[in-house]
Amino acid sequence: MAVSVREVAAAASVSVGTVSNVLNRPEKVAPETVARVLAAIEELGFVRNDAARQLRAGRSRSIGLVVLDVRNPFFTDVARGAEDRAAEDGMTILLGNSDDNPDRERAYLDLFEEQRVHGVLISPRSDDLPRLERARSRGVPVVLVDREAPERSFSSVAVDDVVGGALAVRHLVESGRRRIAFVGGPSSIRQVADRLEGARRAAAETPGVTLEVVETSGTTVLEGRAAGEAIRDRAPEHRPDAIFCANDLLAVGVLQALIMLGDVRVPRDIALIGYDDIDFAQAAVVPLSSIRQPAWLIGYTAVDLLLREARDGADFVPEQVQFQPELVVRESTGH
Amino acid sequence: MAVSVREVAAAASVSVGTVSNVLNRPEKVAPETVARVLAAIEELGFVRNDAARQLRAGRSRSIGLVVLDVRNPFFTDVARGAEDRAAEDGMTILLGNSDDNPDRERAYLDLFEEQRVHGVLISPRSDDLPRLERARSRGVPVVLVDREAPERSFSSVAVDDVVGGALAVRHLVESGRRRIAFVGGPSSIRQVADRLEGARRAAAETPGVTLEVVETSGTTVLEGRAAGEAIRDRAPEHRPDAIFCANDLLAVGVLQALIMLGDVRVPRDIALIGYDDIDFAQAAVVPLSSIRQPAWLIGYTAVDLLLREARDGADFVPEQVQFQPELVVRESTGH
DNA sequence: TCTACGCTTTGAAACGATTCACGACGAACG
DNA sequence: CGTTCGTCGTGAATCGTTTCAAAGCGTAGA
Repeated sequence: MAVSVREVAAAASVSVGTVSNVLNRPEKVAPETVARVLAAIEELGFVRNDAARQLRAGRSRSIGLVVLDVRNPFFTDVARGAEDRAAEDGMTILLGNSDDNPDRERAYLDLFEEQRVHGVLISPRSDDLPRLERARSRGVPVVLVDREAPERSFSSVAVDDVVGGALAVRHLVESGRRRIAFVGGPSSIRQVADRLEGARRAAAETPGVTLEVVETSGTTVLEGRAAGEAIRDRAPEHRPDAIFCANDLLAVGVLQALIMLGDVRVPRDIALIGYDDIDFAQAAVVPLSSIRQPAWLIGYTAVDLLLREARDGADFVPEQVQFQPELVVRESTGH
Repeated sequence: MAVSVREVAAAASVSVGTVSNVLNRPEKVAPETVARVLAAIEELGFVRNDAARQLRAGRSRSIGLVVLDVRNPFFTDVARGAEDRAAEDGMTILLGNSDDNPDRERAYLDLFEEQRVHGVLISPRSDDLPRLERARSRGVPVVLVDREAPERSFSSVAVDDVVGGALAVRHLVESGRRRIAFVGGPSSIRQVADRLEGARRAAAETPGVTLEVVETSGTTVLEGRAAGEAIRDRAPEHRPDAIFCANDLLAVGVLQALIMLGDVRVPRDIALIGYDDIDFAQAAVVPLSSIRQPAWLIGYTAVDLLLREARDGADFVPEQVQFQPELVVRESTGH
């Protein structure tokens, strides 16, 4: 059924070694022989068996990537960056999404190990660092995405979320807002916690500024909408005059809730700022101010670090790359 | 470096065959031996090498899925359904997105063939059926997703888009609308063409109903927004009184464009209906009427067919499953 | 003529899990 | 006591590709 190098070799009257050379180092083979072998390949419809290749090579040509939520455009952008860098070295990205569930996260790590992936990129939900340590001790490079490792034990690519949170709130304060609400959760997600921390610090810088926390159970549009409705339904004097959301999906939800009633105007009554600057942010009903993270670049850089670690082996020193978040001002916070 | 069955066997003082049996048919092995082998596995940190397994087995335990656009929630839902069904048989989904690009589509097919996937699910962008025929002739089951095969040559899972398009327009007509615009494109995408065809037929049913086509170059929010702006900027008497969009992303974009100016109200001035009924539709500023497709079920069913085809081999008869689209009425078309 | 060298090609070994025909051992039975 | 049967365990062969030491061959220089 399946055509193997052996049959190609027979058809082209060469040895299997030569067929392999044609496939992998054609410059080492006489042009005429190359032509003959390629003809045989075409003729027989030969397709390389990747499993055998991997077995021989000892590891696969893939890199595992575990993200918190595929539905979030931020992560698909990260994935795209990773894919692009991987493609430069002829590698593939295996995408798994944990849905913020530690069990799924572990299942993907197991799967990736069985596949002998070149390495793993992960934005870990939990602090299951021992599990990651174990993977690395087996020679699988691990790079943390969008999260820094304690004690610099792992390479990581991250954006300083504390600074980002501070940027957002400082911007709101400078636009004259005083009663600020932070919408986000659960706080077990590190990114959420850090952004809140930054918000707290920025709020503390200016006397008279208050920061209220509206905790959500997740980071989707629907949860944002629920939070927004709760705020909208308050008496006007109890509403904040600005809202900082832990990500853009939440902000879109909040925006919908506020605008749908019609008596809360953005940014006039309440200013709104999100986080991630996904494509959708600028296309929202009221274009959304946001904190931009270089999503594509994060993925690209993470794979870059990973490949370097894979190449250098044991004497590789973990490296932490940190990008700076950037404020993007649009209509939702008034120009 | 890597721990193999051989070493586990040595550590547990059994043969490699027994280790394999413990892994795959524990009931055939004496309980005490099982315990000893498991202990050795734990002790040495043994992890199965999937490549070797696949090589022996002849094919991998994965199924390839090529979608047109990962950013579209409709496709991530399909993928989720596929993943769930695959997991029931201990299989994995390999996700590739073609971005509506025939080259990328082909690249993924090649990759999947090298991986010796169990089968391929694809919502083909092009009519490159010969390529798919070839794959199947090599024993790789192919199931078309969201698209029916001419001459029933392939199994497929689809929703009748012509009916769906007709449903949408009939609903608009019944709500009293007469000057209808279809927003969508490019028409090379079969789904788009079919929905338009359905719209045409429905419009023809009622005298006095006109159908205008506003062609877009893609199916994203941004392209919808551009189309919406073009319509919004017309003199009111030249605007349609209803818009049917080829999918919800486009509809969201159109909605933003119409509402942002403020002098076009939805549904009062223009009724709006989308397609797919993604989560976002009901969360839109004006909750969006839409044509629902059972995305999760489509993915689930497709894998089911695929596995059946893989099991039955050559004497499997292609099977076409067709779901019926369903009208979901919300605020954007007036209750 | 012989040696040396470069260019090509060869073919067996290796990767690691699985399979399967076969052997070892005890118990049950006649 | 000998035979049969069932339970467990064995280990060589296998999957298809890559690698690498070695060999074949023709040419140029001594």
